[in-house]
Amino acid sequence: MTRKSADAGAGRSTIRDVAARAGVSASTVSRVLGGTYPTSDATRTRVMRAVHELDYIADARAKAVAGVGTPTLAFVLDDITGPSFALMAHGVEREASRLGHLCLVCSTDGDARHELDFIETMRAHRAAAVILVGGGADTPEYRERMGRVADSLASAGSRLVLCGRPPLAPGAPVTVIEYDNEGGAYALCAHVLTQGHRRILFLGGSPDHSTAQGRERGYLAAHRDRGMDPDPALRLSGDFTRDSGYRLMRQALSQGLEFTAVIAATDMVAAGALTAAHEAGLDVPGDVSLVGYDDIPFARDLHPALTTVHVPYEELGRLAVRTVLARTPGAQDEHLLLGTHVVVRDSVAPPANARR
Amino acid sequence: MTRKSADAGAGRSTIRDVAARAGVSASTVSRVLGGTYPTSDATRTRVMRAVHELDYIADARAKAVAGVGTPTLAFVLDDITGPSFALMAHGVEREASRLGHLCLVCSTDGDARHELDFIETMRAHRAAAVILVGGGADTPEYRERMGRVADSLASAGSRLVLCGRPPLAPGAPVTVIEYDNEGGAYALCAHVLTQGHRRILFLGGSPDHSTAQGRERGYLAAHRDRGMDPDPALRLSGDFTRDSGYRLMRQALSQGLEFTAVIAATDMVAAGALTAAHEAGLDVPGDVSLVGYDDIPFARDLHPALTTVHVPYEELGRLAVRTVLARTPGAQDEHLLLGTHVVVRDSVAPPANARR
DNA sequence: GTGAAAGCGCTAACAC
DNA sequence: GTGTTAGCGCTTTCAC
Repeated sequence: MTRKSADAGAGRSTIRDVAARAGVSASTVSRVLGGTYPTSDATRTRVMRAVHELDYIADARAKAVAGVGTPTLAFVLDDITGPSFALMAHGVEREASRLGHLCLVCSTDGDARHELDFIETMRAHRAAAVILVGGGADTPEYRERMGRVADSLASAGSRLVLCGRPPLAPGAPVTVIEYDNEGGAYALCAHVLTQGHRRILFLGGSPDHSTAQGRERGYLAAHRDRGMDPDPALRLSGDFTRDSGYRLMRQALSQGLEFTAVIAATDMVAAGALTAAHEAGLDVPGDVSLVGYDDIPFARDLHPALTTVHVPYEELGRLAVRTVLARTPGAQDEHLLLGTHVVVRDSVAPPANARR
Repeated sequence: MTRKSADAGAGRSTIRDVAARAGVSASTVSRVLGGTYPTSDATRTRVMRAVHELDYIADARAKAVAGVGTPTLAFVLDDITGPSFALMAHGVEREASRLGHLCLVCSTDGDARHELDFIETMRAHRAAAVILVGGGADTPEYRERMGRVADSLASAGSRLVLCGRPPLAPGAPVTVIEYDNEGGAYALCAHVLTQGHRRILFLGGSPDHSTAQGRERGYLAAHRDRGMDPDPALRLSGDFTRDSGYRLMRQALSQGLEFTAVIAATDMVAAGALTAAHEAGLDVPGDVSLVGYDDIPFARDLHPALTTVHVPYEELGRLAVRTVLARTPGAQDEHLLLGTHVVVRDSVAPPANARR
């Protein structure tokens, strides 16, 4: 019973083990398993029996090297824990799976270095595409580095996809699936202004984060198009977490900042801000109006239900995958821009002075 | 200039292309890239120049076949969109990355067939471990199938990990990292009972879902240990979404079910239930008390802030990875059980009649 | 139909 | 130090 190769149950067996046990050659095993070549019923039966007895399954990595691997797709995000990231990730994963691709993930916690390393690893794995999910830093150096990464990926037959992030320099080999970040913020802010508010606090994210910037631009533009110039003291920055919203709102309140409405950069931020307002004894929207951004499922359950802007996050993820996988190598660079819309609920009212 | 192999920028280049360009053999390239063997400065320089010019990076799949690949870890979950799933996923991903492993994901949307297929694919990829994240079906057939999968994985040198899911049959080769699901529900229900409530509505999940079952068992046990037998009409089942909570609560209210408190199987369910209660003009906790389960970040921002049970989800994910990767092949089967605790906030008060 | 042999891209043991 | 050769596990010509 002393054999070189493994018996059932003892370690991974190879195609040669199966061949030996079935009394055929490795090529024959490959053929019956592949199912693309004709094989006699008798051998097929014997081979399959050996396969089952050994619980054999072909090594996917070896198949990949031989040129018949399962295609793989990678996606990178800041932190899967954020509801909007999770929605996009879900869209990506579902669509990739539907199209027969495996999904590799990496969360970076905002560390650009880590992000770059991962992309390089994905290039080594010959991933069909690398999808950057959600906004990111938007400094010139960052864009430039990403441009190089995109080239590098492209020349290896892969492709960089920006999902929910603005394009790089024109001509860079990237596929971008964005939503109208600024437009949504513009409409949202316009809605608040229309109610009569004039001093609107903006609870933003990190100053060099593309999403934060886009939303702030919308806030600014909505004011300027109405001939207003919002007080810079009214723009606070933090990050996109619930805790940031809570902290910023408390700070604004304790500093005695004057405002009648607040625009939070995300629904999570709005949630924290709302709690801070409640704790300060403020009624929303009676004493202060509040809006968010993202329309996460929870937004309806805040009290008052949050007015916010809806972003088709899951669709964004799906589209990113579908677009890049449908791409014909030499094709034009894709750039899709999905629309957003504000969903009005109960967290905005005219300012108190206007009601008196 | 007509050469068989690719020049810079044209498709993926191999180690042989680099070797040719540097005027050395492939092994030498391998050696300077590996950095484990001594090489002369001159050749190293030339090789590295060729590597950069070609933007070469070694094929990770080929390395894997040759036995020096990056280890990979797979995780499977129902739907990354659920906050508790996302937390566990984050823990898994962070720890895997810290330990130098790549992460493959798959979401199943509760489809057992899809789950099984994916696990098989992971076996083919020689994943170091396959982590099932979050609860799942808990029928005898399912357990049996999973037992077979666990054996199959084990004999291939991989390992099945259950993270936030109860063990299979004793002796099955699985690593399980659970939390005290039932204990948490018991404590939570005890807390509500202690306030004087006697008719407590339970908004559960799918009847054969392990998590739903555990929580319901806790609810039941807390009653029985006090000599009570809760009215079966008070136990509703749905799923773990916000919408389910909303729907179930509306239904309970419109049916005229009598209860003074509600235990929602998850915080998401509680959020939906809370909104339904508000819409029905009920004050929480004045008219009805409400508690959740999971302690997701949002729980604090509901109004009233939600009393719930805290589960160390992220730690659960981290531990699952750490435990399985630290495992010595012949070792005892691990089974960790993490504690939970109820966090009291503002959503529970004594029943109205007790206050009168 | 089936086996032998070559090849995928890489690493490592063995020469010189 | 560096080239040659064999080998990882698989697929796919090319013969017979």
